[in-house]
Amino acid sequence: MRAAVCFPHFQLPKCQFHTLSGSWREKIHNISTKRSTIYNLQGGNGNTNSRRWTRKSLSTNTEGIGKNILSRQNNNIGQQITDVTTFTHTNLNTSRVEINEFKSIHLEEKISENKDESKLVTVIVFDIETTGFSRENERIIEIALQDLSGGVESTFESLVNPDKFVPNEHIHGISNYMVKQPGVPRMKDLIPILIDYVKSRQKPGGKLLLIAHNGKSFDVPFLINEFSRYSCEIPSDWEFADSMSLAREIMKVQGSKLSSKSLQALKEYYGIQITGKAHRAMADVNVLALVLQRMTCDLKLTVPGLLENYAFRASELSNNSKKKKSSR
DNA sequence: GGCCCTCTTTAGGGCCTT
Repeated sequence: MRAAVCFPHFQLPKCQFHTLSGSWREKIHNISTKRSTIYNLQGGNGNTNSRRWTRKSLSTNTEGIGKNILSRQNNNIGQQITDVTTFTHTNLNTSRVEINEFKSIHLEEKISENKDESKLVTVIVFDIETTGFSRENERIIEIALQDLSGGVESTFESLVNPDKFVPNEHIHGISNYMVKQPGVPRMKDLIPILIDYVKSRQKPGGKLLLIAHNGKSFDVPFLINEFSRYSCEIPSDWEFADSMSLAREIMKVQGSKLSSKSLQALKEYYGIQITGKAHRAMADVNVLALVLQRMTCDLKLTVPGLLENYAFRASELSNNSKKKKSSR
């Protein structure tokens, strides 16, 4: 049984305006001055204990992308304002005054609740590149994250030394030479840095929502395996969502116009033009960030709605996996 | 491997991720 996307109609336009588009607007505001955080190990001769972590901030030329987002965003906000107006008029024209007064109060409360909740949610889009599909036998060789709130150091990316041969350079362009460079960390060194980075983006008392495309089947289980390989666990307050679930909803809502739920198909469907090699982690993250914006707008989906209807925790996947293994 | 769909649920096949 699929979890239905259920949003009371009266919540949709205003909540979206106050939550998601607010987030995107902030991103747009900051994107032209976006700085990336790239981690590297410095110094030492192969002994990680003698080396130290440094953070390099890089200015990113995203002016064109920013303009692109801004243009689309203005259209979306305009549509949302129209929707709100339509809703309001519809209700004012009914004769059941008492019910409308109740709805009005309820609506304001809901908007306020959603606005407050959204402000406390850090939405991070992420992607990994690996040496292959098997989480048991393959390894992560690149990871990238982007906090959709924007701001300084809103992105994080790093190559990862997998300590094994990289057989699929033709897919992502990441070679053995690249991951074997002295400054490229191994996963066991990167995990605490990654946890610290995500924590640094979390608002006081706020929630974390990490989103990846096909994340439920691929990225999150892969991360779980990599963490457990070094006796670490995904922090229990990390919540995840799989953007492919939204793509399925888009396919159902909008019929055959979206022919596939792949990231590439979504990119083409929304006419997103970003230069950069596909299947590099940050390039895919940039695409997903924009695709996610469009999908949530199309589905009139708020951040609280994302959390309520699509979020899952790593422990749920771990438990499911254990149950299935034990039942075999 | 997980999810979804269907010619289904006591199953099988296709899609998506690198």
